Amino acid sequence: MPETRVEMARIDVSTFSLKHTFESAQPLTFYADYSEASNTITYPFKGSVINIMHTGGAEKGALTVLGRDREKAVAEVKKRFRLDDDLPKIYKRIGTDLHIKRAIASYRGMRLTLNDPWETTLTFIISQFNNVKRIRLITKKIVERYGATVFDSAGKPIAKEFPESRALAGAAEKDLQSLGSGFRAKYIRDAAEYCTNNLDLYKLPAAKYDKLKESLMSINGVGEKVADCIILMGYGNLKAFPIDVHVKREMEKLYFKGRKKKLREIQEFAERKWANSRGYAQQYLFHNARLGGG
DNA sequence: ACCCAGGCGGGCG
DNA sequence: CGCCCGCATGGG
Repeated sequence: MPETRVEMARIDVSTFSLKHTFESAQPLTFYADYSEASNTITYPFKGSVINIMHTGGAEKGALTVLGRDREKAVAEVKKRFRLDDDLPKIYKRIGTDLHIKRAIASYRGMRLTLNDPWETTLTFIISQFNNVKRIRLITKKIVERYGATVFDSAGKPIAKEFPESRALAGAAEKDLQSLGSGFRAKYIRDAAEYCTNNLDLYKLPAAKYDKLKESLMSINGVGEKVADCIILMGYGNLKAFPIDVHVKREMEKLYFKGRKKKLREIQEFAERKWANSRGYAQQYLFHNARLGGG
């Protein structure tokens, strides 16, 4: 066995909070391990494990990255945490009123993440009619049960990878159900089979919002909201504005005098207000509504 | 005990 | 079309 050692890299970051990002209920955060004490996140990556420690403050700080291959690890971290996003500039664009400015102030440095499309599809199928704690629980169980084992340089198993759709395509519904997925078991199995045999998620262009959404919604168990989550966090298209119960309530309260509004109206309002950066606005509204109590 | 959770598909009017 | 309902499960 070739000797593998762990390489280290350092990346300077500004306007970045690993804590807020981890707590913001995005695909990576459903199965990664995070330590608040050391401000460190650990997750499987291409047959190995990546470990990221964030030091310094939210304005200026640094990431210490441990991985098997220094360059690949750095590229992964930059891509995954969207480090090329100019967050102050995005804040200017979406900080159009006091409500959202307050959310930004509370969670400054929270990043959207860019996740694997299949990973995003599966986790957000699990998310429907569910809560974050249980999404984590179910996702971790599926990774543990169906993911390929990751070994360290001594040949010792240290983690499981996120399972590809192929690994789940043949899964029995009752096995998936026994992991706590409940009525979503059929959706998970159908989606895994469909994305393995009929729809190549890796060939869908991220920029074509309408076409992408139509393709994703052809998956059983994927509707408007889940499709928007996949477009936003699996393809990185900021035109997606997923409206879940929190965002709906929050926007009705903040922008519609507490009146019930249809999804269409909220959708159009967001598009007018935040244009092509609305995906970021959504993440701050969601996080603030979920944790900040509105 | 009751209510809710990052909704969806199916059925009905 | 739009609306309404049931849905598994665990935590508050």
